[in-house]
Amino acid sequence: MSDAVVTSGPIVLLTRLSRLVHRASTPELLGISLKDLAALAYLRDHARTTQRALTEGLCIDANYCVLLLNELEAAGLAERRRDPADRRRHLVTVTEAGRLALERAEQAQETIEDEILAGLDPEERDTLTRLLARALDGAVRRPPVEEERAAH
Amino acid sequence: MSDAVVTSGPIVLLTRLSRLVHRASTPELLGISLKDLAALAYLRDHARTTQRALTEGLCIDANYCVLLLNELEAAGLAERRRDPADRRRHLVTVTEAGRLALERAEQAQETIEDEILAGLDPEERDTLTRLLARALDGAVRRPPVEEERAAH
DNA sequence: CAGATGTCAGCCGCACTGATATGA
DNA sequence: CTCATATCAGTGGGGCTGACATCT
Repeated sequence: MSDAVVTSGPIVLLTRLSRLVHRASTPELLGISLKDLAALAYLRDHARTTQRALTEGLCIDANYCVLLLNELEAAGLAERRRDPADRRRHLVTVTEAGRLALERAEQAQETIEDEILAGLDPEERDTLTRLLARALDGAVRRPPVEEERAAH
Repeated sequence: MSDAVVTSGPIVLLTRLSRLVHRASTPELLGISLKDLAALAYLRDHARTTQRALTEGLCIDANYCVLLLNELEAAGLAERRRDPADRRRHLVTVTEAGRLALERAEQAQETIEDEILAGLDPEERDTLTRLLARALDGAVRRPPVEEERAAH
């Protein structure tokens, strides 16, 4: 299991690997951008999401979420509809075209995944994925902290 | 070990976590920027590096590396010196001020790490770190691929 | 001459802040 | 009135491409 000397902490390593991922995930290979892929995948797995939920689920800025959806909607990959129960909200769904684009993108992404995770065997990749998922789960439940005793 | 349903692949999860990391790693907390921290840490662990090696080690763009070092040098945290053996090269080293800033930053980073990895126990964090290191090791040795049979 | 290394200018996409509109 | 949700304009830094200088 070990081998490969660890000289840096997880944060530094994570950002490095993230750069490689972004560099490799070109729209030319995926058909769509990586952020679009992530958004569509989330929408597919969480039917009738609000934009607020999307914001938290994707760990993106709330304002940026608007721009992202503008783009997806303009491309015909997703749709916003007013929530009749609370007219402030939008319920977001993937279109059929979005589902199709997502399928293609995810298939292309497997190639990139193989490239990026070439150093890990299938079991290790699975472990990595689970650890990332649990870290995210733990980090998202815990708000940003900000100023300890600022509010009120 | 399991729990927390995995709905997405490692790439998507990695980019999400990376966003949280960047959002949390403010210069206000670290004293320096996250990229400066990463660069200084690399320089400390690899004495007399060339900029080319820095570029690959940090997984950053070669041109951006120049700007990064301009900034570090202007701040007095690192130094470039011509390699007498090959006058094209620069040998890069951390200054004492750089070492000090790095120490403080790494200490502050531990707090952020606890925040981001709150969902993982110490052993799991260690596993995550090792897996990231091995993935990086495997990915860096394998050049970007580009166009399979393009060249010549 | 070709090849390697480093520098700089220009550009673009991501993500943040702040101000505003609408509805509960 | 307040709070929540969503929108948009403006801004800034990260990271890319391309042209160029210097040295082997």
